[in-house]
Amino acid sequence: MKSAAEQVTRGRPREFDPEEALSAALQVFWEKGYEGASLAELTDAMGITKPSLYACFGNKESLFHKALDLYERDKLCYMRSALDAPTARGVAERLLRGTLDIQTAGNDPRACLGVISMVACTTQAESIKADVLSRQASSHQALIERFARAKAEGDLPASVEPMALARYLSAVMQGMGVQASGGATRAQLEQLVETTLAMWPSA
Amino acid sequence: MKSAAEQVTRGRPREFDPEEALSAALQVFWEKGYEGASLAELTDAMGITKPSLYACFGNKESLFHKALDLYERDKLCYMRSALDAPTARGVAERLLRGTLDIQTAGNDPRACLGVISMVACTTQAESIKADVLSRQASSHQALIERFARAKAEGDLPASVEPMALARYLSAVMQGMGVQASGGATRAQLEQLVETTLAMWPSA
DNA sequence: TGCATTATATACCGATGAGTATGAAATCCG
DNA sequence: CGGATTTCATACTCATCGGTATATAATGCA
Repeated sequence: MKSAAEQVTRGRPREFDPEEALSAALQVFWEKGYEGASLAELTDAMGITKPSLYACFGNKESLFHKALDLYERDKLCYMRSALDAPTARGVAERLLRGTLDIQTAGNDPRACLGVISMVACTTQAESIKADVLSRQASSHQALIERFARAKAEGDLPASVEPMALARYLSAVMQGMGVQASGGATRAQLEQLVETTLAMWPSA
Repeated sequence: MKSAAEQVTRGRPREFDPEEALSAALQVFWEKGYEGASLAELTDAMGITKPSLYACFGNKESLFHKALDLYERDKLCYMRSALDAPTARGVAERLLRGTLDIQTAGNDPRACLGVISMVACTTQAESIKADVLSRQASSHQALIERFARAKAEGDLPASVEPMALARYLSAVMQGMGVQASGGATRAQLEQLVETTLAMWPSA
């Protein structure tokens, strides 16, 4: 039995792997942002022509949404596992270190794709921003609930507001992305992680 | 005696105020970013035509640098005054609240222009990024020195590294900008400021 | 071997990007 | 008034943007 992805096709077979092409597109979007990535750059990196891109992925916006799916699947999986840490501090540490790893994965550090999209998208790209926001809203909610649980378990001081703490931690991670975009070294970002953890509230 | 700005001119007098036009351009750059702001939008907001813009401000890049000058002069003056606060915590508080005020000044919150430029500029705009980076390098250095003094004065724990603390505080402010770009309300950003201050190390 | 179908490659579309050439209008100096 | 000079308004250039029309090549099916 063939997988759904390899179902029998009737016409000329496609000469590229959509997964690979999408991964290449993701790299371009990540490096240049949604509006900063041109179709010429995208098709060049993907190794396909514009008609192939449109036939396979729709249009530029639809391609970006699919790339964002891939990004979450490949890069942001640490998010879910971070919530399994036994303590709130452990959650924060896993999130910070996971963010650090993602941002320093390539040749030169760069912000999370979500941060780039949120800050950089201006004009017509309002739906892009909305997509990013809705995606991060759910994980943000999960983080709030995790901190609420930690508070109930006596793992966080009673004075701490879970929502505020989640927002604060997100801000540090986003700021780390900004600094990565600004050319900060991995060592400097590590220092930022350590400083943040040093200030983490203890029960 | 006429000021240098109103020196006797020999040809047809200019029909707009360069300061006002630059201020209008700054608003556009702030809202759209350097690459996101088109000359059509700029000239429209400035109330002048393209040839007037080029005659008075050079080109788009030079206009941006001048707008950045104005931005620092008008908006970032709180930076210097923040360093005069008696304690390191007071410095942090003034910086955080000053950042908050700037980001929530307009109709809807938005990040600091520097953050936007740093994250969003991709292609040819490398010199824009370099300009922003060099500007913030000096103020960052001043912040480090202020924290070093605070440490020497026993105002900060001996375990704190001034450079790390400065980087951390910058990250929180930058993260605040990202959240502002993402549609956070002023109340939410205030909460972020309070949370950060609550975690500030005490001597 | 045709035929329907699907993907490819090339060339193209209108819109918009930054930047400019050109001629008219408004001032100062003589 | 008559240049000299500077600004203004319109129209333009060329490159690139996202997106597409068209024709050809490669497959499965009959």
